[in-house]
Amino acid sequence: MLDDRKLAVLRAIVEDYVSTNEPVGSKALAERHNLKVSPATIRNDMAALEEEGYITQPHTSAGRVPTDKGYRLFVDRLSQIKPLSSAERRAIETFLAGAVDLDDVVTRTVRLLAQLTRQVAVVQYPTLTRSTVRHVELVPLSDRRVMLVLITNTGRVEQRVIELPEAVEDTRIAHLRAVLNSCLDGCGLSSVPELVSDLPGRLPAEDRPVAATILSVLLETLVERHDEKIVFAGAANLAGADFSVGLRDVLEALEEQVVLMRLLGDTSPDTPSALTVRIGSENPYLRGTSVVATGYGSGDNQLARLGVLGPTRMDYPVTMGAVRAVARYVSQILAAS
Amino acid sequence: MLDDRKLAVLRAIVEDYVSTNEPVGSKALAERHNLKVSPATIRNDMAALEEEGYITQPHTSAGRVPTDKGYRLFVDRLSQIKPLSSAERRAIETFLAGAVDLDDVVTRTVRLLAQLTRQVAVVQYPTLTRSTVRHVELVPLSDRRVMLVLITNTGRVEQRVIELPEAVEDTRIAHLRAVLNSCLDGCGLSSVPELVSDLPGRLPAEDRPVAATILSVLLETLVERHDEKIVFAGAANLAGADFSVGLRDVLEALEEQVVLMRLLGDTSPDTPSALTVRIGSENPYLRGTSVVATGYGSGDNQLARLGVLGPTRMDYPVTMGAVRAVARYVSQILAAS
DNA sequence: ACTTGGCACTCGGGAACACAGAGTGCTAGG
DNA sequence: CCTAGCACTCTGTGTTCCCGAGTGCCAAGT
Repeated sequence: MLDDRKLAVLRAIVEDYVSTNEPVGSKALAERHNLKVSPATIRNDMAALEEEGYITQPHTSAGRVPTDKGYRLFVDRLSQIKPLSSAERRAIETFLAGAVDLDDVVTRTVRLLAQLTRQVAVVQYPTLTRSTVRHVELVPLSDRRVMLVLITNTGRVEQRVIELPEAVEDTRIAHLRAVLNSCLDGCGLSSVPELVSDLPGRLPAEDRPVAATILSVLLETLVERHDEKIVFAGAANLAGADFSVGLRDVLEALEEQVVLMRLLGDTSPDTPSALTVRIGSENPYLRGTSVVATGYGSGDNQLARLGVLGPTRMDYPVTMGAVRAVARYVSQILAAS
Repeated sequence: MLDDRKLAVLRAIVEDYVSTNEPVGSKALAERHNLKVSPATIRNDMAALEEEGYITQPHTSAGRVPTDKGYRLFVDRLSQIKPLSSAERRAIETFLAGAVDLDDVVTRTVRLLAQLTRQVAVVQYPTLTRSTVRHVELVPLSDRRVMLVLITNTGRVEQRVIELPEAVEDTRIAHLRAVLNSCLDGCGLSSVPELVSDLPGRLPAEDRPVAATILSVLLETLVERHDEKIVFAGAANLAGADFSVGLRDVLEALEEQVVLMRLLGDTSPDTPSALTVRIGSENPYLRGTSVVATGYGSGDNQLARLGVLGPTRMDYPVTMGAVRAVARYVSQILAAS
């Protein structure tokens, strides 16, 4: 059905269209790529490709433009992920290495990715549920208020002010802290609920109301923060590009955590570091845009996802290369800290 | 020079232009506002206003449009800040009251403000230098690494992983923590550097290298975080509006902390809660936009600034009302926590 | 001295139109 | 199966034309 030359034509169309942003005609194709055949032949192939739904013409007598299906074929079979230049690699490395804490890592990553791809970059904060508890801290603020600080192995810190049902001395708080830590240290967050359920029994009766209050807040914190935080950068790169969907819609989506999360998609458990590419209408929440995403995290413990969002007409090989490279470097950085 | 009627004409022009987004002509003015004079008279006044530079016409034979100078006069003398409806007030209150921590307060505030004004909202995180230390925590991660956690009275938490020059037992870390806390608790952050300078003298000699490492990181944290964090929301509201400057420039500015900071401007020390309005060219960093900002914070202790950014053609009375109201509510919330 | 009606003038923007250019589909011949 | 040629179909652009909104100015009115 689709012989090698037709595929070559499709590849040429995608490449030309991506770089020029104009429908590409048979004559231009014959010139720019040495396909060794005449425009007329190419026209025949184009007709076939259009028949199959890989390309389309905006209007009669204009060049052809790839369809979503065309891009899909291109990504799956016609292109190779383009590795970054060594200069870019070095730049990434030094830029990410300068990060001082988790917030900083995420911020730098998202900016880096935006700048590298000239698209909108999206980075999800490392997931709480797959982290482990490193430390629980109770800081007395007054005799009836304490601040709960939860530190995870990824360097993430959660904090919450707790109003106590009764005045409590600092020493009792200190004791509670010791108990909590001995109980929770190193545990996966998802296992916390069951671990604390039998905790009150190990405390003197007088401490139980206070402990209950604190524990309920602790659990609440874990559950609430389960909807992860997501940041983006590079919105300015949207200014030039045109989407089939309005610019306003894209900007709105970017500010909706939930939509962003869905756009990034899920990491498939068996191949966590695989690149996900969603093209145009394949993308249920924001048609007219493409998303290139991947999981990142240290080793086989995938923590979260990152990726970029751009117009369907994007340079997939380069974008995929950048996303993959950044994901690797940030994983590396996270593993080291 | 400018009698009452001319001012009334200017006010009418601003109001009409803001609501219709079209140059306003003498006839329309005479009809819509009951100025009790004929279009011809209004034309004369308009000519005078144009002579003085308050209005201008996009091209010969179109209506008039306010200039930056015209908006300035309008804001200063012709308009009154419009208070929010009680429904809006309630909405603000309940929305902000649901915040669980400082991050949440800031996030909710910026979204609220964006939605309320239909502009881009910008909120600066409370300034570190004016906060006080609530607690310093050292969490051993391994025998050569500790995590430093700094908690301020505004609920802000700073964290940093520290590599130690030598292996250190947990008990020594605990001792260090106790010393640090006894020394720093309740101090203003700006006074920390001098307080810690004589600290090593109070420690056994063997602890000094470790202490020095930790202290240098602590100081570094304080200094680095001195450039404050800023967030924005409501970029989608830019989609409709048109600026004299390109949309791309605005989006780029929004992602540049430094520019944002400058846009928000400084709080004048004597009237911290005063509204700052910068109109168009008055605004040095992003001409073609207007910024309405104010300080916020509990009581006379101004912490930071918030505001909105929009096209010069904005509804100043309403915007100013919203900014002022939100600043008050968030100050209240912060004072309570 | 200010206001008002009248009038000529100026432009921007939309409609109608023609036209060049790019690109196509088709057919006949190599 | 490829190629050359040809007629056809569009879009985008430039031109022209005209309408209407709005102005500036002047002379008359209060």
